[in-house]
Amino acid sequence: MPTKKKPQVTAAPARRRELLDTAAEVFAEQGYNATTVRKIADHAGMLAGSLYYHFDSKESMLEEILRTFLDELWAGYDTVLAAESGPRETLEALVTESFREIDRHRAAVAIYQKESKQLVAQERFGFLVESQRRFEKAWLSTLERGVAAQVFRADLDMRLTYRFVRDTVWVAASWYRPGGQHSPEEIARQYLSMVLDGIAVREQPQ
Amino acid sequence: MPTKKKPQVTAAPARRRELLDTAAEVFAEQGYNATTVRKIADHAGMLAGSLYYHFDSKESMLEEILRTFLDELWAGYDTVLAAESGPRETLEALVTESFREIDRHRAAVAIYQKESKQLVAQERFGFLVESQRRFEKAWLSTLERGVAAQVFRADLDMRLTYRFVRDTVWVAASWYRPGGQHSPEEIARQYLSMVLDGIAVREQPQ
Amino acid sequence: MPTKKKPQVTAAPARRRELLDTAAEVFAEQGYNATTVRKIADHAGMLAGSLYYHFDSKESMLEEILRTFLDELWAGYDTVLAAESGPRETLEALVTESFREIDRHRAAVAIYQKESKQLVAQERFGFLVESQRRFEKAWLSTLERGVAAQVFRADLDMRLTYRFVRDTVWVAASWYRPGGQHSPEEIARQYLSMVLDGIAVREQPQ
Amino acid sequence: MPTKKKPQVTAAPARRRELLDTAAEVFAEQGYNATTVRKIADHAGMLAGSLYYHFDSKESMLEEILRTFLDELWAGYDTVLAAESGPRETLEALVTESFREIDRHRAAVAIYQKESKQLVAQERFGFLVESQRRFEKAWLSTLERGVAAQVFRADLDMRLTYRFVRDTVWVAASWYRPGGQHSPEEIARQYLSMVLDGIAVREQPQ
DNA sequence: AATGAATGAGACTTCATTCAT
DNA sequence: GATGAATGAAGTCTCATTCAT
Repeated sequence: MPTKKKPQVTAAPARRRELLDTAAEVFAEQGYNATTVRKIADHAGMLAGSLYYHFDSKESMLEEILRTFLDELWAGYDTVLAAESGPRETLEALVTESFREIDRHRAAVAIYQKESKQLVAQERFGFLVESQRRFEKAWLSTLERGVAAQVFRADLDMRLTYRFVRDTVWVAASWYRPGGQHSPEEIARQYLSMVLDGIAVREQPQ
Repeated sequence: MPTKKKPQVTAAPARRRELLDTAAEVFAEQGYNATTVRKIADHAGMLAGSLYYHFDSKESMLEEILRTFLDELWAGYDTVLAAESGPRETLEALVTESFREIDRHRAAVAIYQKESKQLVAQERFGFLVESQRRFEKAWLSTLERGVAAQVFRADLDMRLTYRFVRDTVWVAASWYRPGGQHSPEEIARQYLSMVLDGIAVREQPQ
Repeated sequence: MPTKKKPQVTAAPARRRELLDTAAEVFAEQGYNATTVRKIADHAGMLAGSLYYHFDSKESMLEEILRTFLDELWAGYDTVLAAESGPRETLEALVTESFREIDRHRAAVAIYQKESKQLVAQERFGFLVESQRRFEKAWLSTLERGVAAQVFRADLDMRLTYRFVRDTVWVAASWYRPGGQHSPEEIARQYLSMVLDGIAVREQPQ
Repeated sequence: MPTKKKPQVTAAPARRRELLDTAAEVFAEQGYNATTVRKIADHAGMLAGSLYYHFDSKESMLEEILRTFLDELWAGYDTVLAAESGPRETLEALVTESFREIDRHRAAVAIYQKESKQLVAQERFGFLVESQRRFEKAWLSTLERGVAAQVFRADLDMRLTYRFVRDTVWVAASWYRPGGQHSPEEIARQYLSMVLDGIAVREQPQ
């Protein structure tokens, strides 16, 4: 007598994942609001109503997409932070990890970038606020450690620098295409080179 | 002769401007799709239908907001480019001008950032494509002149650098609040310092 | 020979009965329209689609519930009427029998009360009209016999009296709970006492 | 700058009332759940979406119908109760007032009868519970006063009597048609005669 | 210039029902 | 006997837009 009401959480994770990937792609391409469930269903080869066998609502699809992404992101970040390397190495590892996540979850990252500002107002998406707090703390403390250790410049406004680095990395999701000519690691290397050393030619010592 | 059906272009340009500013604010805050004409009207203290005395459609409001912004942006950029300064000075002037535009047209910039990707597909917004092309040319050629003149590093992927600089600047519109503690010029100076020289401490030559 | 497509009528009548009882309970509680087959299936510990192995449709469940109830009701009424007792005894027997049916088929009675007005318009539920006709005839003729025999008052509008008695009895299904403190027979006795003698105290003849 | 958002409460009460009357008629005839907003709109000669200019939702229409009815009902009952007549006169006045309300708000009463059991579970319809409590108190205390004053029989279960009287009166809304051959007052008189004195012929004193 | 009322298209969602397994 | 997945019709509601006043 297993009065199961919602197959949403337990059953057939494979189909769910497929559908969520499809939905994420469409959300990223057209924007969440402009995406109709009919479009998602079309891409999945089914009728709009059929999606509701798998999900409670359009919004719950969005939520699951973002949660899944953030869970993976934090698994990666936590590994980096647990290593307790020096500030420069930590920064490099965070940037590299970020580009890897963009590579793996491009759609989710793009959605996050575009929609999170609106979503945080809703209780259901409170987990975004939580994540943002942890995110800021991880980056800001790394930068601060770097200033203290005299590997990062002390003459810059720390919050400005934080936003600079943060945006620089994540905005890449808007143009990045997986399978392009640069691997995530390669892009990370170039970004780091710019962020750390600047784009101006250094006056040669001597 | 003056019996026009559509007073949209002629009558009371001051009121139009007010309404467009209101609309831009709401578009920026809530997203174009999520903004109903009712919300705009609420903010303007009138009923939704009344807006149609002033504008043809919600879309035409969006178009006018973006056109006005781009017109001003290009007036500024063209002045900078016409000066034909050296590449580093040009870069600095472009960045500074950009932050000034963000200061003056924060809402329009935010809308542009968020919506342009979708809009360019529509013929009506073809002017965005045109602007993007000019934009890319202005920045890329400045960077290339800098590499040729050996003031910018030659070991970086030029397109990656372009995107880096472009995003670095414009993404600021998402968090910038006019009247904050930093003036646009001050923000520009710090950004330029990071972009040009990096955030890492330079090893002192001997 | 026994290769039937629709086992609906033959197979496992016990299970059918169980499921119909479950369905009747839910229909009575939530209303026919507001009851989804999913809810019925939940209560029965199965999935919605599985019900269609046992029944053709939600409507056919409703039909069978009502038919079963009316069949039993008429078996009881016919026994009473066949006894050809005096009008007062017949009235008492009909009321008592009615409360017994409410006791046994509370859910079906509640459904009947609430939905029959809508259902009679459908051909499939024509049997309800037929039953109502017989019902009215049985009660009305008993009342008329009582008036003729001078055991019921002659100064009342007969149809009004009919509705009064009818409603008085059947509306009880909306609040009656089997297993309560009063047996059906006890409730019948009190109702009859009120209906026959009124609730006012009689002035004692001298 | 009156940023009015909901014309629902203030403007044009006449049209609202018309539409609510139409809706009540359809709800009463077909049941709330089975009534589509399209049907209401059809009856009102407009499109389904247009109803939403006047009302927030189908449910809010139902709420307003029931509230309006109960407000009027209580205005009448309160007048009766304030008179502080003897129990028999009070009972007669309550019954008469009830039939007058049925005459004036037939549709609302029918809706109330059919739907209230489901509705009370929703917070929005909490006022129904409140009304039921007052209702029961008014009737029950009248009956109890009557028993104490020896004008009503003492040998009956008081709650059973309450339900009997209550249902007897209100169920009439299911068959009552205004403009029929009996006025509300005439129906009340006959009902009272049955309820108070019963339908059986009294044995003549002497 | 603005209001009040309505239109009509389209959105999200529900649900009875089907059917291969 | 039952499940899991899907269909397709219909329902409630939203919203840009129109227009007489």
